[in-house]
Amino acid sequence: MSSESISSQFVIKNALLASKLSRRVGNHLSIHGISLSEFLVMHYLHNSPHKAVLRIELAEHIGMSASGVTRLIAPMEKNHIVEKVSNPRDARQSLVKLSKVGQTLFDDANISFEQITQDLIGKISPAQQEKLVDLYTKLL
Amino acid sequence: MSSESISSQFVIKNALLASKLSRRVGNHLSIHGISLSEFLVMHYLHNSPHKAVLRIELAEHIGMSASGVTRLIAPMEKNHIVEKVSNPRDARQSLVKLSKVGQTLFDDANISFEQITQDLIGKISPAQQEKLVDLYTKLL
DNA sequence: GATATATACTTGATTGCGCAACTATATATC
DNA sequence: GATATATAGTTGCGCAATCAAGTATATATC
Repeated sequence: MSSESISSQFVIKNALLASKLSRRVGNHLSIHGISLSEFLVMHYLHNSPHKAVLRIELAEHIGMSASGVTRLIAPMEKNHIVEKVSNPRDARQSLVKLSKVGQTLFDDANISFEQITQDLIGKISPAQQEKLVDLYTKLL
Repeated sequence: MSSESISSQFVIKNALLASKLSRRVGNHLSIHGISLSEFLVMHYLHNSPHKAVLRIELAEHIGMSASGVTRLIAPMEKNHIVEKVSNPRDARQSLVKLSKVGQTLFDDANISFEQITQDLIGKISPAQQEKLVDLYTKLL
């Protein structure tokens, strides 16, 4: 066991934890018929003040490429979870918006999400969680 | 912006940070011709006391499925980065071991890895990093 | 006002990885 | 010692996401 920098350990364990958490959370969300990525989209749209968001902005905020967002959104649109909104001022843009159906679905899924995340990280105190979130924000 | 539990925020930001970090780190490792997953394999083998490790154990520790490991290891074996070692006591097992070539490759890659991780998370103090690693260990 | 560059998004091809099913071997039970 | 169950690993199939290239529109420069 050779000596290893703390930053290396941090990155490795962070990756490991994220893969574990996303797998677990994904399993639970599948009950609602959605993936974690889809949930993240809904979550971002839900918390976004204007409710209609550029695909590129969405991509950036959920950590995906633009093309990934295109393919992720397509079936959600088909299932009327999100709606396409166009911007008359700029024909290149096609904004994404949570539909009524999508809002309801999100509200349901979010209950599961809060439960499972609580189960998964309940071992550490809310105060510590708070600190971690602050540090994450610094690093993002 | 509705109220949201701290555990939800934690899981979301954790996922986001991990995807950002792994993308950046992956880009840098590609200079050495390896992926982050391959680096994680080498890293685990390097730090493993017996140097020869069960594929299943490897899978668990790097957060992948057994089949994922099979497909990840195959080309590494072809490129003589790792070697297959069989266990005479149990014919089902085929252990994985870092080769001499692999060890050298790892040493090189690890220098880059430590640099890039330092760059990426240098914003937070080593003491805080230490704490985070401890918390991660609790959650894993 | 034509040309060049930048932006928003989509599409084709490819990759990485998981799940389920399978093979092979080992262990436990009767 | 035969049968059942568990474990280690591989393979077929499919999905999700990426990159690179393409389309369409907007903006900046001459």
